[in-house]
Amino acid sequence: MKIASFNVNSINARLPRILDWFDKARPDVCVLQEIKCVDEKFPAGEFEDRGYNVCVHGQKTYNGVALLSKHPFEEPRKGLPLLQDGDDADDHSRYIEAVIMPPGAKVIRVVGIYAPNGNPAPGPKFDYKLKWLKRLKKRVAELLAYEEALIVCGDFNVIPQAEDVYDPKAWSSDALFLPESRAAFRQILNLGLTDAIRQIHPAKTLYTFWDYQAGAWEKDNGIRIDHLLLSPQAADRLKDAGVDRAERGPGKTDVKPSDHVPVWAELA
DNA sequence: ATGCCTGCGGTTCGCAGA
Repeated sequence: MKIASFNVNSINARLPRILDWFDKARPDVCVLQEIKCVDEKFPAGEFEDRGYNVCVHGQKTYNGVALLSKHPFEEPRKGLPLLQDGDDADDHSRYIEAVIMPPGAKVIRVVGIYAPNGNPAPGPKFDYKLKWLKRLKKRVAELLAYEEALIVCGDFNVIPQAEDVYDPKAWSSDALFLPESRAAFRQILNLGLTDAIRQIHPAKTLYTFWDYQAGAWEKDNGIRIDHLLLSPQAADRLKDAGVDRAERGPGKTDVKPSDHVPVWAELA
């Protein structure tokens, strides 16, 4: 079973390219981030025509996530729970979850996330990012208690290690690479998750994002911020994982690429 | 040091992204 994650930076601005990629990559399940549209504007029919069941947690202009699955799914959930009752409501669409039920094959729960960027740091946006990651940690801990196959994937907006950024010094004060962000990410990993990309490619430079500005793609000034994290039961099934780097380059049409590329994991 | 580029909403620019 192939599970992918792709921050598309607007589903509707990028649809022909995204569909081209789906026709090549043919993931069983894919979570999308930054769809930048409300549910009614999501081009569900294009994916249904390709055999996907569609679950959308949209938002006007910003954010928005979706989950596409060739197999039936159960227990869909939209939105990340608050830490405690009485906390301010979170109106950003950044979390989606479902249990994938492939007929005659093993079940897996898929969580798709779009973590807040957090810049500028320090500031309220950075506080929101750290609190959001804390909420994610709590949700993941709850799900891990089931001791079942689980994959938490998406745009974490965290550069885990210096080897995941072309110039660590240049990013040292950025919300994506600050020690607090990396610690929050590490705390989620330390619940017992395996980074699928790093498990398969331990020492490789593998970026998933290149800024549109300053020729970042041409200079390979990239960062690795899109991740696929596996519970022990899922990690035992891991066969392969990768980054579809070519999607950052020119496509068949003149539609511009996203600034992120798809990441994927193949499980038995 | 700052902006570079891109998408969106909605109007000819501001916000957000990372």
